[in-house]
Amino acid sequence: MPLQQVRRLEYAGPYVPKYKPLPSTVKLLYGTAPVVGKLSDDAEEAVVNYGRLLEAKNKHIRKRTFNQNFFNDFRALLTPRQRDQIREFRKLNFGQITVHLRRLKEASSTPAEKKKRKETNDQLKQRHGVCKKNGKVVEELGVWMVEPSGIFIGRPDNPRHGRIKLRIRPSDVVVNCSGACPPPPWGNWKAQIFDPSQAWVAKYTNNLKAIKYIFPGIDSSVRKHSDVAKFEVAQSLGRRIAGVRKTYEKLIAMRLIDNLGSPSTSLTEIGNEKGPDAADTVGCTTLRKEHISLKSRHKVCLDFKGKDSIRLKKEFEISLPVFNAISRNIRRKRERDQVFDLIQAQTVNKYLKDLGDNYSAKVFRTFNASKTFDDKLHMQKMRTPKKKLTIADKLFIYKKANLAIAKLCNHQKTVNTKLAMRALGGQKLNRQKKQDKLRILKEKLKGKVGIQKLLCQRQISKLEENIKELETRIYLKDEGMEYALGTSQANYLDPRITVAWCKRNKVPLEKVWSANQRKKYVWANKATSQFRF
DNA sequence: AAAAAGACTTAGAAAAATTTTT
DNA sequence: AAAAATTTTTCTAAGTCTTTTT
Repeated sequence: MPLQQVRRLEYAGPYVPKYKPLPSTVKLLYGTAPVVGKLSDDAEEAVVNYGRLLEAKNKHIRKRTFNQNFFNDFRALLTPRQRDQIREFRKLNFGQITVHLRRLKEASSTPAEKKKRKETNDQLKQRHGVCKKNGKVVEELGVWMVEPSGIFIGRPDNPRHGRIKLRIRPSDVVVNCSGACPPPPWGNWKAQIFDPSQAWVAKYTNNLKAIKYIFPGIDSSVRKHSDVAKFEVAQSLGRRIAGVRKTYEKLIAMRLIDNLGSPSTSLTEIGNEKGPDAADTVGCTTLRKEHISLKSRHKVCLDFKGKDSIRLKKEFEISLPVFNAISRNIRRKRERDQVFDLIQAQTVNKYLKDLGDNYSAKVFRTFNASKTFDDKLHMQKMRTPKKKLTIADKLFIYKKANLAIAKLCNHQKTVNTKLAMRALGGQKLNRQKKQDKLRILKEKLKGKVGIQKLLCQRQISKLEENIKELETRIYLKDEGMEYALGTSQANYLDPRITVAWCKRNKVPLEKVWSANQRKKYVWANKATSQFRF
């Protein structure tokens, strides 16, 4: 499916909102005194953003470095006289600001105001949230507005949290489209280019040096195209995996990736080098001695923080050559030394490129996840001798397989344990109640005939289906409440596996995919029930 | 050759929408 | 009808991998 060449691309540019200053009566105080002179817009906005966090009781405002970072950035936005006055963070008095914010929120939370806001946003989205290719194909974009100003929060342990993200102005934005693209009245674009070889339609760099892009939406032609390509490469790896494994015998890092990526265990990321202004997380090639402990000649334990500071602590089965390679590599090293000090992510990827077909380290994740999922769904027995499986029975099987992949890839989510345990208790109670009700219904059925009997039977099967659904939820909570199933669905599982499974089992797609997922994966609909990854 | 910049994918948290329970 | 629970969508940080610059 070749991608159509884009000769014309019409786009209105992103919506870049203008700052609305606070009323002159609302002031930041320092202690009990007003701040000397007027705060600049950036400084005022930073204070308002901090006030929002205060109002929301955001937990970060209690952290030292968060406040220190905020304060440093804030002082840089002040005039010399203000800087002279404002020397201690804890003397900043946000009282008037938070009261003002509370009033604003109250005023804007009436149904009428909400409706009005939604209407204006929808209008802006219609204008700024789409692009038109070659004069006819209209595609939705990922977002219609540049990111608002705010305070950088980031993942746990990010040393930059609390830093001020300044407002994006039209002059920060480069648009990538052909034809007229007038900037907003309060500024000019940094530039307008037209390069149809790039997918992005707009980009800007914020004051924290992060490059932000606006891309076509998840269901656009470009994104679909690269999704198809991704799974094709992963399938190709699957076809050649035996030969590939043979070839990389010499490269121990590759052995590690593959061993840890084997279907029975979890998957490690490659590990690019990072600067000191990021959290201390590692991947395969940046793993340190302190993260690894050899348990026996066939067992190793890893304990480290990966992407998003998510911890992985797990034992892996390894082969003797891998054991030997690792133990040789860590023998004379200090705890903080890298296990693979001689190679980087690029070294591994360069090597993989030579093996062919656009291979890179991440293909192993895609391949392993999809392959395991496909195998699991084919392993499951779809019928019991007694009776045919219902939709709910089948969905239970599907979700179980999905959970296994989430565990395999270590896709986590934080749970409020207290709340979750309470909900779980409730569900179990609920299940008991429904089972009791079912028993009573079944008793009643015995005395019934004709249409009454039919009605009662229908009630029973509906209740049974209901109980099975509950059971699925209970299982997912019991066995993995801290795992997120959506991440593998969105990134690693070839959608054709799901389409084929649904066709084989006569389960409607909307039972397993949300509206957005169905939109994203229309290209997979052509897969037959026979499809194997 | 190494470092930095650029482009694009992947990720969990939070917000919003929807469904279920009370 | 309200509240609670659950699911879906949105948001943007944090990765991967490629390209450009030094």
